[in-house]
Amino acid sequence: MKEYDHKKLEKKWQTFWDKKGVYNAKDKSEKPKYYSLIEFPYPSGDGLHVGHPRPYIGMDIISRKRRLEGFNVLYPIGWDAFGLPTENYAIKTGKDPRVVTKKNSDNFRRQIKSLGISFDWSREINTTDPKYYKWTQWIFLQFLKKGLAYKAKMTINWCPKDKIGLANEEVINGCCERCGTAVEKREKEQWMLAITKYADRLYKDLDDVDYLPQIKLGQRNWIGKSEGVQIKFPISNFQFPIEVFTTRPDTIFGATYLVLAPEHESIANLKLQITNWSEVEKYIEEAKNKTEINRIGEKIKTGVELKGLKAINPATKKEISIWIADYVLATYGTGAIMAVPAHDERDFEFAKKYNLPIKNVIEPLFVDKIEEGLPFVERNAISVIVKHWSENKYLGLKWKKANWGTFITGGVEKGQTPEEAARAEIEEETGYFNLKFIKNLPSTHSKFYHIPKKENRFAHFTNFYFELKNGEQKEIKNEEKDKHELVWLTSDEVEKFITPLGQLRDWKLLQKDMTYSGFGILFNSGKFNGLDSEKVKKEIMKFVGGKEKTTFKLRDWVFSRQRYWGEPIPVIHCADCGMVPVPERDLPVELPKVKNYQPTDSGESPLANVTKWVNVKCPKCKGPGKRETDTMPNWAGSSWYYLRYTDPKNSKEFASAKNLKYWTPVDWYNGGNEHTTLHLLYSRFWHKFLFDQGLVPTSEPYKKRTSHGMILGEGGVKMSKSLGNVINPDEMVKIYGADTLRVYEMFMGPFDQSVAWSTESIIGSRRFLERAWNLQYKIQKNKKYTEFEIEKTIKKVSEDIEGMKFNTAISTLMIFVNEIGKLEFISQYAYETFLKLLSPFAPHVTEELWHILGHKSSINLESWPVYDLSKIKDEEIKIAVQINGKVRAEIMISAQDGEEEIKMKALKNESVTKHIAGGTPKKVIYVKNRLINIVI
RNA sequence: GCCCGAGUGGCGGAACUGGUAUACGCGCACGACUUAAAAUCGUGUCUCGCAAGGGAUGUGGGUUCGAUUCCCACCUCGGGCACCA
Repeated sequence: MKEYDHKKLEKKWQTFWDKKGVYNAKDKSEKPKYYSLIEFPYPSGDGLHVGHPRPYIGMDIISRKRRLEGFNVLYPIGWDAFGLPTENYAIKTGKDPRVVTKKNSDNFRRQIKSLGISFDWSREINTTDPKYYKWTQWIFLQFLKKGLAYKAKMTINWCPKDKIGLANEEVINGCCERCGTAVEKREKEQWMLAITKYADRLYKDLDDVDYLPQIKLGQRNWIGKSEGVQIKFPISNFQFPIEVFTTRPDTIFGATYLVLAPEHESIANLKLQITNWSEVEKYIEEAKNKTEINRIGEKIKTGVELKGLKAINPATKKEISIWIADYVLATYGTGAIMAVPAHDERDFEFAKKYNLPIKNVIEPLFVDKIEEGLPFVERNAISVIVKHWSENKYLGLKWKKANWGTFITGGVEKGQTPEEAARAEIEEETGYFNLKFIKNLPSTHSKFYHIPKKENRFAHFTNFYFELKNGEQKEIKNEEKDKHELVWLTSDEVEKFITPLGQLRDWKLLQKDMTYSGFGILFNSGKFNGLDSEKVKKEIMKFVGGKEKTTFKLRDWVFSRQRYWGEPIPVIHCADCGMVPVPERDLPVELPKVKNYQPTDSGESPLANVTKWVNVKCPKCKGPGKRETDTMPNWAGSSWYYLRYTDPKNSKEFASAKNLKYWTPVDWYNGGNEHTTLHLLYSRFWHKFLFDQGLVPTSEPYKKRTSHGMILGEGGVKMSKSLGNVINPDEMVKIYGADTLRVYEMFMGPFDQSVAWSTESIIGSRRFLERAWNLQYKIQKNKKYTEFEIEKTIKKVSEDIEGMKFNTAISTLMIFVNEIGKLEFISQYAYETFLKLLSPFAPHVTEELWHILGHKSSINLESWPVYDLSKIKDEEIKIAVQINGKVRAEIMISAQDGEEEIKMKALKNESVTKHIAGGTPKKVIYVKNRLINIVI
């Protein structure tokens, strides 16, 4: 018996595949194409850890299956090599980033190749290769031409440690994403890309792609589409109104003041009218200097009134005050809001602090259980929370005819005020009468089914809070006693006891201040009183002359970095001609070599010091010009790399139209969750832009997108160098082999979830492969022993791979090996089929076994097994017999048996009769081929 | 605070669309082989109980003949967003 020597055979087949180019995609083929893609790695100096290959193996399995299914597969790889770690390393050591990148990517390549992943290495790309970034620069020039790349002076997020401007996406909790330093604000000229021009399409077109739901959701949240209304508020002694953005025009009758962002442009124009200008100016100045983290970190809202000015609420026509406060963002909506403190938590908080009027205009509507079909009886009602005279307890009514718990409640009779009704009800229902009115709680509406009265109610509740002065009590009528029982509830008990949602809310309101921010029934709202606020939103908008407006959270993309290791922005500044794009024939603008990689303190790129490179002739007038010294962000090269793979060596175009037409869009793109909002959105944006220029054939780059979970260190913490828990795949490959590592990484847990690494458990995957290896000695030619098992296996493995349920696919293969291993002999057909199914997971050992069986060509050139459903049908099926939902017996039925026959069989079963003894079966439920449930 | 996702043996995790909970693997225990050990193979392994039987899928309710799966409330963990009007 030959031993399974992974070292020898893995090396052997890797060389074989390489030489024959079995994984190289053909640009022309009879076969249908399939483009599978993973996110190309950043080649760091630390090398690969076991987490890196997880997505590569996953998509490798998909790609290998596709090849066997007859597709011409493109599964490429390259290096996303521009970026800060290499640059920081260069700053520290003085080493040329080109040299470092070369060394790191060589190491990555060696490591990835040792795993036997079926990448088409002939198409390897590198974003830092001038032949590549020539086209990154070229695409930038197209943006520039169309006015979508522009320079703007703006407040940027500045990381003082990295000395770099950050995009909003790179600021986490007001800190630099990379180093965690608090981000400052700086005014700087920056290159911008107008991604907001594409916001609507980036949002809408998500409907047409097959992304995992949470990925779509992530993108949608990030784009932050919000459909609202812009409304003009006239200013009392000024000719121009102030416009606000709101999604809740229905609350406008409750708008009791306006708030502008400190940066709002109208403020300067209103300077003469503002009587407390110095105070206002001071506030604006302070707001400007606050760092992002301070602004977020401050829980307490601050603001200043613009005295001497009043706005007119266009709904109530009343004068309201105007404030500036930094809780309003200048960059969102119109930079101004109408504040509705009664129905917005932030406004509520602000109003309380500055004693501004709070006006309720919406009464919430609570819908409890109702009886379908019955009409609603309208009622005026009261609900009262009554506190004990000495203890911290509250009165509750436990209803006898219904499973209800309520506070004191009842109807308001004609001629009664709600308070009179409340007092009367308390006395009637509880006998207590020494009451002290404390306060009203906001009124509510409720829809509910009144069980004792058997009718649907639509009630308007006026709500009270009373305290008892003492325990004096009158006799309660029997009639009331029959209805409900009186209980004293502690604070903790109240929440469990009270049934109606509206009363629960009263209770919560009593505990703490709350605003109601949902829709409901309008009041205090003129002619709209009594109407459903959601339904009349539009009418109210028209009433105040507002217009519909869609806003987005997404902002334009800050596209320049003041760093060395990135693509130079191909622009020349000329004193006479202004900003001149570098002519396309002069591309690429190559990065010059420098002595010092340190960014300058002025915030300029180190390139600014390379005078020889900076000073050039203006391409237009041939006069003296200066190169732009900003470089592009790391995201640039990765925004279009998947297009380059289709034609990686083309020196005339970024990719030929022919190849793009053949290969794009990407059929399946798998990547990390962390790129849902950045890379994925950016590349969709670039792709749509290129599509609009007629440069790519589709409007979306990726048909399907899935994501994988991280591999964590043992114990479930993040794998990192500083924690010392990094597992190097080299070591695993050496000890167990690439196939074992591959199988284990896929078997560990669900592909889309994070799992903790366990070196202890990897042995199980090795044992499985060894058992599979040993099966070769059980083959008997031309005999069919095991067809039934293999058919089931084909079905399950095929389906599981498509759903990326690799863990259960492997478990199915394990079950097959365990089952078949018990037999004396196995058929060659079954074994070969099994090898094909296993080959995407463990390509080396299966290739070896394939050849041992006498085949001369690669298993990669075979075809994926197809299962025959007719063979799967069992003749005899075991089903469970339950009695009252508990399994009591198992019976064998045959496929032809009718339902009645099966039921009879079950009822006759010995163990069943024993359990039925004494009772009579009321009902027998049969679930086809699964179980029978007998109800007694 | 808001929005997602998840809670199942000692551990990683299975369970299709509401239908026999704990597949598969690790670990552990025992046995076989061995002078011995490792490796391998076999058996067992949620829990209480001698058994009959009972109880378990974060907690508490609900719907159902039947719930890990659906509904409501809550707790814990992970991730995303974070004054977006």
